[in-house]
Amino acid sequence: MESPKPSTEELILEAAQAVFLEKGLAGARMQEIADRAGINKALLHYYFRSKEKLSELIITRAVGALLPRVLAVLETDQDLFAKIRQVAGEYVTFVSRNSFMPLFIINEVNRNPQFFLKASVQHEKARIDTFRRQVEEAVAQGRIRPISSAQLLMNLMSLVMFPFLGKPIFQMALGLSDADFKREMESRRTEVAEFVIRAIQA
Amino acid sequence: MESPKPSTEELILEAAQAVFLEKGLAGARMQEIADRAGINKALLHYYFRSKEKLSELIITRAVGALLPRVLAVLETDQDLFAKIRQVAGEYVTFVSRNSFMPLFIINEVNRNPQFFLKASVQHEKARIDTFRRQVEEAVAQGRIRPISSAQLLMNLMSLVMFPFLGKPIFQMALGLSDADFKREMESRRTEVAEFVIRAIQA
DNA sequence: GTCTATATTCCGATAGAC
DNA sequence: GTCTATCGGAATATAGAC
Repeated sequence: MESPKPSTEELILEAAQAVFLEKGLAGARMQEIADRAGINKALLHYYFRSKEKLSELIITRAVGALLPRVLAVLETDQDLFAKIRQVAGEYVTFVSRNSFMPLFIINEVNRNPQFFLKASVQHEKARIDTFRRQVEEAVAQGRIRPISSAQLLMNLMSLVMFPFLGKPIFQMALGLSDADFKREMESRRTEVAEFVIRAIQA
Repeated sequence: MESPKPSTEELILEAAQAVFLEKGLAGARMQEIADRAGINKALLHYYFRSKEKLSELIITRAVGALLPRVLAVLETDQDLFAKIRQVAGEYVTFVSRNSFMPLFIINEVNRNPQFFLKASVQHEKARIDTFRRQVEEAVAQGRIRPISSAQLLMNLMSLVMFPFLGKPIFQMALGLSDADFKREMESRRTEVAEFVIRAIQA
């Protein structure tokens, strides 16, 4: 056993994350968070003064959980193609267990863009630049076809992230059950990388 | 001149669309819609009984404006590569003038997926199937590399749609001003198609 | 059709007992 | 720390005059 009975604070944070991610910031209700945590509203405000403060915590947690996971791979000293293969795998694995997170983050980032200009995220820029230089080098050496590093990065991120955001659309459009969709995502874990590599290899 | 003075109803719908798309369903305020339409709340309820009913209208309008635009290309009798080239162009052009729409639709579709199972969208499935058969034929004839039509469709849609959703992230990560970003999107209008085509051509 | 004024509901936040 | 009860404001919705 490894359940050292979660503290009330942890219960709240877990409940808050679930509700904020499902309903969005504006749609989330303090009452529902309290209910899911098994406490009442008053206690919620005792721990975290306001909905505003609580939501800031959750946003920071969510961004901190998702972005570094995708970006960490970018600055390792691996071969370019190996990196591309690993990013897809990492991301798909993580999102399969946190299905609401991509949409939540995309929303918050769009509604409050300057939140990104500071703090932890700025630090990630170094990792990105490492990757971009690697791409530009490969292009200069003729190892891959000419492509701007910005465009390649956008392509890779798009292929990895979007299918989870558009899940209901794709399920409808392609006639996929939940199980079918899961299978398609599984196969994307490798197919995305191969798709990108074929597009860029000289 | 071609401004036959918009009716109050049109003014409301236009204002409602703007507010809902910017703030999201839960975040939108009837007061703000009334203000932007140049009327008051009471009149809003006179035309559309409730926020609920008004929002349903806006959702239907938005979905009807965006999805057919992307899908229309899929069932023409064009060459496969030509279709791919055209989808990217169509979409980028439209979204440039309706920048909040993709995020809004993605949100609504995720919060209320069964909204899609009925009505107009079901009809689009024929177009999609036309495209899928065309892909499968090309694979069978060895004209393109083996790829499932589902994966190819996801890839194309992802590359076309996601950069607009992730705009703030990309601007931060790549150090792009608004003008820079616009330029990158312009060049994607052709680059996305070439990227996809290189990835699949035999 | 359009307005002002008001009712009603909902929700975040606080007071105060235990 | 945790609860019950309640306040105060905000947002949706309606009443009723013009």
